[in-house]
Amino acid sequence: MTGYPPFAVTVDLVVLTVRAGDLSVLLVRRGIPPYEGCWALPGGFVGIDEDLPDAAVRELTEETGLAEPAGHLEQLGTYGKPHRDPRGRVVTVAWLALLPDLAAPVAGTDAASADWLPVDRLTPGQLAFDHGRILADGVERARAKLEYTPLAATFCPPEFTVAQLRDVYETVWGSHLDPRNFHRKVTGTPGFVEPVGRSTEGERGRPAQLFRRGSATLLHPPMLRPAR
Amino acid sequence: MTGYPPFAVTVDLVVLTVRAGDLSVLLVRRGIPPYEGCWALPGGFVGIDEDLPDAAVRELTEETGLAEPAGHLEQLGTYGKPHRDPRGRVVTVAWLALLPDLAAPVAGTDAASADWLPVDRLTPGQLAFDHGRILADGVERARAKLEYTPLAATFCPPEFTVAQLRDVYETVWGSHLDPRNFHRKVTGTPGFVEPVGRSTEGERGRPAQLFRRGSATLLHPPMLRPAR
DNA sequence: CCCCTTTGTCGTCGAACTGACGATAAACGC
DNA sequence: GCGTTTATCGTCAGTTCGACGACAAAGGGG
Repeated sequence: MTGYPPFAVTVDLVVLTVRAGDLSVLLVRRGIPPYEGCWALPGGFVGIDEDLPDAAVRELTEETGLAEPAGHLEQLGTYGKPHRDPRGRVVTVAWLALLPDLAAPVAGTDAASADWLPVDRLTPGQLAFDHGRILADGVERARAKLEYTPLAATFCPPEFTVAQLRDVYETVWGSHLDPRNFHRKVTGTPGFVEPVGRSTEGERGRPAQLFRRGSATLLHPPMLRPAR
Repeated sequence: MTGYPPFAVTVDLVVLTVRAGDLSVLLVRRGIPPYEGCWALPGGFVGIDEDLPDAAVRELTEETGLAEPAGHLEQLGTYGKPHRDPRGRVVTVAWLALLPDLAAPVAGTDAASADWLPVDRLTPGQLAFDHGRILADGVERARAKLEYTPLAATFCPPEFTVAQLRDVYETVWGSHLDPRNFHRKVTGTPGFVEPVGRSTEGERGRPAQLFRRGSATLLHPPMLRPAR
């Protein structure tokens, strides 16, 4: 082993949620150099005896104060350009997390503040390191995954209406979907959602049926984004 | 930087091709411990000043004796379970490569032999380290990508017939496709393939039109695998 | 209490695509 | 010429999709 180049390995998290009509990402403001004062993805070093998924879960719970079970977490990709971090050779394994909004008291742990920022209002290069590219890759992955998986429901609370789910799609994709066709598609795709049996009360308009996530892991056929 | 746990970082390659009716993977027989004598994915350590994609390309050319331009290379995922390598803490970034068969004189560089093995005839656990899982992930990724990208053509020579392309699909997916519907689909999807203008000669049966890869990067609509 | 607004849900229609399969075209060997 | 082989074109019914009409079920204001 000795004699081989030593690397530092980190995990970085692209944590996405839908809130207030925006697809938003959890960012922390760096309290120390490099990039002091800049926004960055939450993350940290991997322990020498720690598995990569464990490190991602640990950072996620540390940064959001949430237990895992809610939401979705998957590996996004690994970034390791030689001088991406001025402190030395750091390779980072990026993860994508999708969470419902109910989340996120966002405790600033190590003297750094954290907040949700709408992804559309971030300019490339505004983030520390190569986090702008990582974020862009994560957002694109999320947009694509809504097409062929039921993951949109992970942005919703445990029980939700078809309209709430549609709102997730419209917010993430930034396009308008026909409510009637969307309703047909969602309720007609086996395993996408399951009816709870109850309805909303006290909202505007006609009460809506409540649903829970279904058991399907893939959407057949997929829900395609409207033509550009 | 100092004070953070030191890791070794490697790249490992899942190099796939279609030959003799089998989806096959390029494997090397290890000449040194650990797992001496076992089959393993080709790969090696990343240089301290080397970018990750560069390391993958370097290993690919070293291992196949081919220049890059032919074929497709993409990052597959990163594997870093604490004791996946008995020599120490090694994190590996796995890459997926798809190549035409015309390739691969397969020079055994460092006292290790290399060969193409059909992926179906490998039992899980037969490979060194966690390479069985990495290979399984790579094969599944390749199978999925044939659905919604024109990447099947990277398994073919620069000019190919519709039947050759269909053979790739049938071999990778292990299922039978209707020649007439396949022909309609391939020639009817914009950007999938482009006619060269010439035809095959001297083969059995009616000569077939020759095609080249099209400019499309995504298939709309996708070519779906037959229902299981 | 009736109308109007809001929102959810069901139906209808034509276009596009798919799967199954018949039919024809163009080469070869005998 | 004739059968064999493979490529390519057509047909037809079933499924799905986008656009949109219609109705259902709540609340609010007069």
